[in-house]
Amino acid sequence: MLTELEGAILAEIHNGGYETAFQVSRAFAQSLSLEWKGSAGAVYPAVKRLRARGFIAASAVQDRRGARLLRLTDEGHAALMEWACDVKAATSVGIDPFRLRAGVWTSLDVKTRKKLFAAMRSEILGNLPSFKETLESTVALEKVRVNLAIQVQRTRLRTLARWADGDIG
Amino acid sequence: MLTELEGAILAEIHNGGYETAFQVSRAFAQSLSLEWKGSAGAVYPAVKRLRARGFIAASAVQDRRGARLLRLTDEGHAALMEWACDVKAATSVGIDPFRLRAGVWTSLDVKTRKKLFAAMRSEILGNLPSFKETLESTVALEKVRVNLAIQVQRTRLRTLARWADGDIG
DNA sequence: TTACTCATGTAACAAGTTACATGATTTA
DNA sequence: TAAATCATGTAACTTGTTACATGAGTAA
Repeated sequence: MLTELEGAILAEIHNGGYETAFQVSRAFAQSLSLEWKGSAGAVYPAVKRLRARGFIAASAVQDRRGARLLRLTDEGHAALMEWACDVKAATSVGIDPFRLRAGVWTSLDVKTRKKLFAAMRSEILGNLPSFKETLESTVALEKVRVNLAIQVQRTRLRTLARWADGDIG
Repeated sequence: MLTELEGAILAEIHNGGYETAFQVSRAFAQSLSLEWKGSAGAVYPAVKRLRARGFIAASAVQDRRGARLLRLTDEGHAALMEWACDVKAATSVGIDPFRLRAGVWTSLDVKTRKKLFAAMRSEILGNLPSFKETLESTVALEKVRVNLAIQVQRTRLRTLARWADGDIG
């Protein structure tokens, strides 16, 4: 079994080919579609675990910086596929901060609620362009994820529009 | 600042009125739309933290079980509202296991991919009825969340349908 | 040479997980 | 009375966070 972060790390290496742990970490930090901070304190230990389990092999690069290029072993590839194709995990609802908060919004008075919905609408609309930019300058794996993230945001906009006049529900 | 679990706990108490920590924990464990396990090892320490910060007050019940009914203080109510109306937090994309895995599916061969998509479709269709049941037997807060969860699943079904013939993207 | 980026990693901390301990109350 | 449920909580563990330390290479 892999954690979500471990799966994402294997996916990143699988996708990017030879990468250093640093590059994996940076990819997470820069991704708009991932909620991970890509903190060194998470990525390096996770990479270490994955190496210990034989899922990642590392080859030293020819400089004195001590950089190590990572690649998937056959076992690592198999583990990635098992993780990615886990039907129950893939279809579980996940942790959605919008959904988690939405229930509370029912107890807001109409004026406050309308103001909040307008603010969220602006925020989403303001961020969509950067998602679309990413779409043009990235590879297949991330492109699919960004497209899904855009879909999520559009669905939220529609939900907010539906709630704007009248009751939530 | 509240963690997502702390926010969810305050929301549950706000919604359910007087509840014990045990009931809060069970509500999480039973919820279809939450990813929390509602484990005692998370809920009890979180309740303790929230009491220490003055967000929750507890009143002992008249039995020897030591049950304590929880309710929000004014500060707790304010903290809940601040958490629920945090625009940036509410509109962030969250951790979606479907999206996280979707990128990897691009590298699957067509046959495997089709089989996987069919399996996910069945899984989602199989679970939707229990979501709809919950919808009829629950209160406003959870109802809104379940509705959003259903929406997520329907969007996934449409995405899978779109991907079924031809390329992902 | 100064500052930034690349690169690895650890330390202290936060907050979740499972599994267990303890005991009261209710129900079969 | 035996089993299930209600109720609180802790202990060991996992895995994330921020912040820091260290040093090599690169560009102003």
